[in-house]
Amino acid sequence: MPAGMVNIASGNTIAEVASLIGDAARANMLAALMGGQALTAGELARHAGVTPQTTSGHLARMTEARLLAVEKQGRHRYYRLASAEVAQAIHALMAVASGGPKRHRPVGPKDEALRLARTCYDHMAGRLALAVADALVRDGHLVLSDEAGFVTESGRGFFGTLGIDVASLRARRPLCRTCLDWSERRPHIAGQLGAALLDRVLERGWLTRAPESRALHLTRAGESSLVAAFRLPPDWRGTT
Amino acid sequence: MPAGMVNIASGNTIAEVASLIGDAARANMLAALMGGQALTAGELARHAGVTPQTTSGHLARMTEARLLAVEKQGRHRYYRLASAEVAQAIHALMAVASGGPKRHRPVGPKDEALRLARTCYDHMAGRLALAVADALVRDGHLVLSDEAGFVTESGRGFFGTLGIDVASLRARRPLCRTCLDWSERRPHIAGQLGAALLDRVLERGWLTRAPESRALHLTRAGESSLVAAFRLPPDWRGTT
DNA sequence: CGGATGTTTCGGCCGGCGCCGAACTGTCGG
DNA sequence: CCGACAGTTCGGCGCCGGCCGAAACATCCG
Repeated sequence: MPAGMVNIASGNTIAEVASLIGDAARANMLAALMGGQALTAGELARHAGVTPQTTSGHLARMTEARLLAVEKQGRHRYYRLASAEVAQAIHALMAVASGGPKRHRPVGPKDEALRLARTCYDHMAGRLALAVADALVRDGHLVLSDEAGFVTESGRGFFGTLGIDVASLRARRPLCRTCLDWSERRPHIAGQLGAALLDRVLERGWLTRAPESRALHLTRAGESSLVAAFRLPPDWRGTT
Repeated sequence: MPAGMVNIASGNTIAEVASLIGDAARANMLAALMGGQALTAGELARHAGVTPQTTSGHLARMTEARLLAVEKQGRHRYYRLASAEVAQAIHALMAVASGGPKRHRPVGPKDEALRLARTCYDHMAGRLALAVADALVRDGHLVLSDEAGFVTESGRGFFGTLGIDVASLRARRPLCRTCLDWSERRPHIAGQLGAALLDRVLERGWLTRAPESRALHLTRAGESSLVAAFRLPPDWRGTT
């Protein structure tokens, strides 16, 4: 696009979008942003392993193509994924990249925390998220298929007690998608409902975000609260 | 990857995959293959607008990266998308590329046939597919959300009469995803069930594939059969 | 077997883009 | 104000990779 022109129609082609994601440095930044938090340019530079100048160029291009959104805050610039569509595209690419019926290669124990509980864009993932999903299904609050979930009548009431008004969520995004993540090959709760759940749980301090990572830290009091609220089985950590 | 090495672990990175899709010529080939039919190298060359030599190189790379699968047949080589994951990734990229809450720009009337009925990877799309989905929901055979669908008890029986055994489909892929396509912004039936439906309908000659295009041609007898089988309303063509 | 057609391999050209060093802009602190 | 820090812009280097022409290989057909 010639200098000075503005991408008025937001008319990207599929190749332009994919080509933006198709660079190691940019892909690393996007993967880091899949944690759901907005990150500064500097943090993204470290994630990508390139200098700040280079990063700045990448971020500008991705922002112009509407892959990222930026918010100025003092001398920092916070970048985040521009939309759930972008997150989903990256997710789909991850699924292709890891190679279909991937053999579960043993990952180092250092991401044990990640396997236990982490964010995935705007919702929870990891064993905790699976345990929550399982318990909700067991108690008849949710029906899950491979790609989505339905909230039942009883679920409507249950989520209401958590302060989540299911009816008001149906607005723009899918209510309850499921999301197959890399560590466990089973679906967990994403979509609007997944985002709302993460919100509530963070709000109540049951989980806290780890700095500079997608990991979620389970507080001591949080664990018992979660077990009680969702009626998790005592052995939920081993529910692989 | 150095020459002579084999990609044993199928360990692609997200950037490698995206970078393969992120070339105009290759993206055009992939888009053509989203129609679900296997195409020859020559046909793909024409779709991409490059010479056969260039095409050959592209196809080799995409095949090695497991984006495509190839089948020799005489002096032709038929290429198809290697998996539903690949189709979904391309689909997700299309959603990002067309720019979120895209304004419905009026497309030329020449793809009126496409808007009426076409294939989308392995299932039907277009107004006909919407009418079918609507009718199935109306009759209580299916419950649709934004991302997936559930077959009801009555639906199990209904699909049985079409020769589709719902229970046997649940094998590997999602039973019934929904798929938001570009022409109408509403979900239609994809996944295993969508593929099975397209199969049956082609098998019975209600629709026929147009050569070299994703369009599906509605035969005269096929229309009345479809209307009868799915109890489509008389004005289904205008169900935008 | 020889010619036509589909596809691949090889070699070389060339443009685009990712990278960094250096220098500039903007913001916060004292 | 003036340094420190975050981020961007500019310029130039280097290389990867897409493109095609020429030629080889493969397959079908008469």
